[in-house]
Amino acid sequence: MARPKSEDKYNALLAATITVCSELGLEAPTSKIARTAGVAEGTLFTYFKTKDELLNHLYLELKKEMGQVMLFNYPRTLTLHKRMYFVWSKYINWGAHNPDKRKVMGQLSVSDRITAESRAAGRVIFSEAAVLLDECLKNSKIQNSSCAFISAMMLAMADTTIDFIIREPVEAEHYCNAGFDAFWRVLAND
Amino acid sequence: MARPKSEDKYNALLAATITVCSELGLEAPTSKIARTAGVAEGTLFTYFKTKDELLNHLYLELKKEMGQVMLFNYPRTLTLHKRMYFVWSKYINWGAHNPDKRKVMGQLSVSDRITAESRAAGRVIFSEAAVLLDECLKNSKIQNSSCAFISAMMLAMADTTIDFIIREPVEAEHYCNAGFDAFWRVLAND
Amino acid sequence: MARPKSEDKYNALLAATITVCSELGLEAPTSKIARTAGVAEGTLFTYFKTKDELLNHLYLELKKEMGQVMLFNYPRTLTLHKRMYFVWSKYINWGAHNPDKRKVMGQLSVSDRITAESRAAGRVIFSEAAVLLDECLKNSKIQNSSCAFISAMMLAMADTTIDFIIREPVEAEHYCNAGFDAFWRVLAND
Amino acid sequence: MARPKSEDKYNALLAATITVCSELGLEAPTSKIARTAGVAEGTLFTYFKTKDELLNHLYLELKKEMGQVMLFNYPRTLTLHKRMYFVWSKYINWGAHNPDKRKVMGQLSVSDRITAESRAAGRVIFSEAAVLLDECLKNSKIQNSSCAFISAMMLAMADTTIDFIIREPVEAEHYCNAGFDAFWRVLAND
DNA sequence: AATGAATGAGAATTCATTCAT
DNA sequence: AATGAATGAATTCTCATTCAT
Repeated sequence: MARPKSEDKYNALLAATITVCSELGLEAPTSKIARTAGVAEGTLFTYFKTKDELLNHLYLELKKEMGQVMLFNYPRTLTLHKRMYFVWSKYINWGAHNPDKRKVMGQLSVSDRITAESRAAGRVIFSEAAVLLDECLKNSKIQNSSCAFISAMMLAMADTTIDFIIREPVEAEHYCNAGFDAFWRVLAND
Repeated sequence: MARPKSEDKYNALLAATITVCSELGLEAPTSKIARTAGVAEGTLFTYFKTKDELLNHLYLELKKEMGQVMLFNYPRTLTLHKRMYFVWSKYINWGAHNPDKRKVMGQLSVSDRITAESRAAGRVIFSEAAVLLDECLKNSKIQNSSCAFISAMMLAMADTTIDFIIREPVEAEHYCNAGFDAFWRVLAND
Repeated sequence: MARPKSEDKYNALLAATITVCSELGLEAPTSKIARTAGVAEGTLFTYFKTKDELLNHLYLELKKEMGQVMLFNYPRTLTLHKRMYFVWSKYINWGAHNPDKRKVMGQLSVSDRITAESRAAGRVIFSEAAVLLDECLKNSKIQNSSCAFISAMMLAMADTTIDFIIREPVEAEHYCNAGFDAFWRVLAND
Repeated sequence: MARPKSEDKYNALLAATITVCSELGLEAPTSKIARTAGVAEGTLFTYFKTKDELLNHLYLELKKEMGQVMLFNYPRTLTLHKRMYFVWSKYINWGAHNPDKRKVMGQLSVSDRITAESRAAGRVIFSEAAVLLDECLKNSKIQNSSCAFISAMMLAMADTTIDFIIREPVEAEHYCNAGFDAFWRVLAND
């Protein structure tokens, strides 16, 4: 191989996309992304055939990162409540500390540029977490709604929580707990 | 000259924006919007100075419509639970039956083209509903969290509910109720 | 109509394409063509959707021009020999006096950018001349080969003749006659 | 370093250029040519300094091949008519059986990328054949036109003939003979 | 006011060529 | 010598906006 494709550049391009798109939206020019990544305009296209491919890769990378954050060091042996809180707080923290990634993720999620395949793959990445939640719920008395619905609710509530934390960072802990309590009440019907 | 001459054309342009942008995203060309509205390319710019102005107006119109839907015929005298369910179901129904508007609204909400002023104005429009919610909550034992936080949770949960209804329309009623029950549990602490 | 599309600009663009492409080949940039035509870069694309469309239109315009030149004032009543010479000399003269058009036509003829439709249409334009030739031949003793073959031979011989005239303009008349004599011998078997 | 190291690669590159350019025209990317030749993108440029050099070399190689085909086994002792027919049929056959080479040659011939030097060299290559023709003509009563003119006519007529053969391969022999008869009539004035 | 042609500043790519490996 | 990643100028085409009619 002449010069192997550099992992560094690949990552720099994804990072630059986050930086630039969080400021300018997904329509940010590829030229600016390349410049931010410190590579030539054309180089972007040796790593990603098209801008859409770049965006779809970024979508999956972010999904993966989020999945890993939520599952890393997951305390399998604790109570349902504690395990749930673990996942919740990891997600909240990631979102609160990575506002750029979160913003871009929000735009990618509603964009037409993300293909059905990418969305499916993204769901697969999260299915681990979903399975986890599934098990939690199966082993509990909770069974009022579909699992997917509960998962989606959890994400929506967590996102709302993050929004408030970003707006009022000093209240981070308060919102994190209040949000989780609310979610727990959603689960815990009797 | 917010609305020169023809109210019809103003509305046709907003409607066309919804149609076109729900399909092509916010980057849909103004020429296509104008054509869909049945006016000339240049005419769009006598109604809206720029494309961003068009988008911001649309944002506010949609916010207003949603607010009106939720508050129209609001049953002031019923129980808190019933009043809440009223608002909830109105919102759910609007979203489920106006997927285009909802899709565009989702993109506008995360877009950089919507100014801080528009967002503030949007909140004002909803503040009516918020006030309502506020009163509800004040007069109840519920006081664990800020009112804005609860409102936001409600919207997030409602949006999630609508997503599921759009995917499985036959289960509309089930999801509408299950979602509301979940939200009610969020409110009803102790 | 706001501003009608200008015939002048349309023609200026075709003329500019001839000028620029005769110098730079068909890959000449549209920006240079537009500049030469005295219009903005974008304007080219209001007259021709794509560069290929421009090229195909040019192809047909040139075919048409050539056809008209060859048939204008055609002397129906003269002898076969004289009518043939008329057509021949018109074609020769057009080519010798329009080297740019001829050069571009040569490139268009072998280019993949000219569609099958354009080629067919081009043939239709010439079919008038072909019909003419056809009649000539039918009414004569000549019948050794297909008419299309004879026509093609005539064009090829004429093109060769033009090449020599362009290289040695003072010998124009000589080559024109020598070429025609040669062609006449092709026709007049036995 | 016209041909560094591997004659194979040099030839593979020329062959690939024929294949690729017959399909995509002379603007075919060098990367595709290299890939088709089975070498790396950069390697092309160790064999040819620039793309234009590659194209000019190809032009000359094809000219040479055509010249060789026409002169190989040339029957010096036969009659003028038979020798002429020999050359004619060789050329016709080469063209009819090498449509890709012929197509590319057609594009090279009208391209600005072929330098005056290459064209001159091409003529030199053919001058052998021309000399031959010259001798033929000198020794005959034929002298009405310049020899170059006759040669050019012959080529033009042969090319036209090949066109028809490619379109109607079953009529190959018919066209080959009809074309030659026509050419012979061009020569044989009395 | 309405029209739609005209504008020209970008936009995403492409590609011949260079150069590190 | 061979490789293929890196480069950045150049290209076609788009599109918000202006402006003559």
